[in-house]
Amino acid sequence: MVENWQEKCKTGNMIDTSKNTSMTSGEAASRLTYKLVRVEEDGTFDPASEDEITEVEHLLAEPKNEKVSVDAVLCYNNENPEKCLAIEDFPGSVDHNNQLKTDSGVLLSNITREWSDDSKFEFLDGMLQGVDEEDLHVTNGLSSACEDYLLDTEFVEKVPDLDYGTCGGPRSGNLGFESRSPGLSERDTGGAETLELSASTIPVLESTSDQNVLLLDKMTIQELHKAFKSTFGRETTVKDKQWLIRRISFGLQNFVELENASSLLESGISSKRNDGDMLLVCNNDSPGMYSSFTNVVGSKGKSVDQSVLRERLTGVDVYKTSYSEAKDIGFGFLSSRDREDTLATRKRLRKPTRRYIEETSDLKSRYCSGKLETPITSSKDKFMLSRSCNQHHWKEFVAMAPVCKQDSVGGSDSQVPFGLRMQKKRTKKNTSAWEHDPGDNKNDSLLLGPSHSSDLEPSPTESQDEMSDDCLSTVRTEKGRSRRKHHRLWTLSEVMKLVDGVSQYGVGRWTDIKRLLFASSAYRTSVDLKDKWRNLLRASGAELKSKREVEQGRKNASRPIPQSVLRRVSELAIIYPYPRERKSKLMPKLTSTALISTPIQAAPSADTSVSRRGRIVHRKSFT
DNA sequence: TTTAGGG
DNA sequence: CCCTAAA
Repeated sequence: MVENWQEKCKTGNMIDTSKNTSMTSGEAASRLTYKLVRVEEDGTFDPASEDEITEVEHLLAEPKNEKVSVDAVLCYNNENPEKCLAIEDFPGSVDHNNQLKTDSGVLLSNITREWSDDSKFEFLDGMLQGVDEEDLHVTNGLSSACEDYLLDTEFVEKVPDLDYGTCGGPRSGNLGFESRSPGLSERDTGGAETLELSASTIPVLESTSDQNVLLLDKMTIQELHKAFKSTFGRETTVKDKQWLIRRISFGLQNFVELENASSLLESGISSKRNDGDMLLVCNNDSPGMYSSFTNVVGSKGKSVDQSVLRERLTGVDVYKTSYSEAKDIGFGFLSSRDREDTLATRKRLRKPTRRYIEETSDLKSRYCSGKLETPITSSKDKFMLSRSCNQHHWKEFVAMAPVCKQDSVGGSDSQVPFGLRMQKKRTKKNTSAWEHDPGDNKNDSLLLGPSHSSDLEPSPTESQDEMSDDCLSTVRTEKGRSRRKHHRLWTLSEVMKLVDGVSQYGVGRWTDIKRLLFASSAYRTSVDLKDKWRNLLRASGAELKSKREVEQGRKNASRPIPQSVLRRVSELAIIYPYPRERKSKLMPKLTSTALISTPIQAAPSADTSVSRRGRIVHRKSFT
């Protein structure tokens, strides 16, 4: 069914790509409404009844209201599916009957323009395409939200006609969900330059914060309430200790992600131990083309932790419009103030960071655009992964958005379209303004001006990570001149960006990558990127070499770069063989074939790549 | 200027 | 990271 659905989504979009751009975003917003629809077996949609709407609202409400929160443990087990479809009750004691009438259908919450029944696609269109290009972020948020519902209901429903493949093993069933964003396509790079990678799944073994749980375990209800409040910025009356613990724990780990609807599926995370959760990775697709969401389910054994990728920039606004009330754990959309609280709490409770501590400290100092710092917790991994989804939007935004920045730094108060400005600076010698590294972070902050920080701010991660420059250690040389030693350790987010960049532009086009993905970070020259990539390749290669090392590395916490990333790197390494690094690794001969057989072959820079490769190879053989 | 590579 | 050769 889902596949069906998905298909329709696709088609629907393709068919109705008619840009609805006649609407202003304001108009659009005012017309945004949540609609519930029932999805029939055949994939058609029926508007939901009042009751159902109420029910969904239940989903969004907190347990204390005796309403329903879905905290389902999802697991696939062919043997006895029924048992696997466990739904954890909340203290409020959930009435199962009341919970979801999903036996008969799927509840979907979606945004759509005036709902009209003349077309199923209307629904899809509204949901996936959004009301307007400018609302893309909204759109994506919806798709993820929808996905949640889909997934959820999918499981509750015992839809056997969906082929999950052989359930049980660490196999993954996919619920492909794609949303297209026509509005963004062919933007920044020009369609031809885009490389499309099939969505890949990256398993992430993430150790959950047992410590937190333990810690919380010892707390009294009152304390837990307190913690809850500081974590989520709201009171709770829930008495159930376990629930609180779970919530808080989870919140601590994912508070950043929390603003998105997540509770429907996340349940297991804190209660299960070290289940490897399969993260869906929305791989970079061609800029703005469509985000491909692949839900991977399954992991070691039966329990499944689902982590659904979510568009970061989305959720908040979307949901706030309709469900501002629903600020609660699951669908909690923490206001920035709330998040500050969260932050504070996290700082107290979070287990000592292994690395990237520097980040934390300087994030603080660079609290420029009112953004929040990135969490540097175990969840970071997950977070980062999800981040890649936003990459494009972010990038696009940065590159294209007609946002005006106030240039007080340059002395002129001129307002120049951001994108233009960047290019200008780049082309010109005026680089100093933004290349002028250290001192004026203000400049940096301005680059990601506050203008869009409020609602559009796609990925606070970057803005934060890149914004800070305290990582630089100032070295006093004997020469008397204090000079910076550009030793700034690479943020995971940066690494991710780099990887994304490479996946898009291929190896060797570091300037492009730098310009587009690292525009906000003055440091990190193209050379740096190159170097880093080299390192990454080495790392990934080393990892592939022996698994023991991997394990150890993880245990020793000496591997700052998550395997998932490394894995991606190695995948990319095959697609875009980097000149030299990869000779001793991987089957030397297969690489060439692999290249050919790779369906993903870089469309854009194929030529240059080849020639480059050729040159390199040539050289290599001679050296 | 940018990229590849060595240090 | 830095530096440099080559393009």
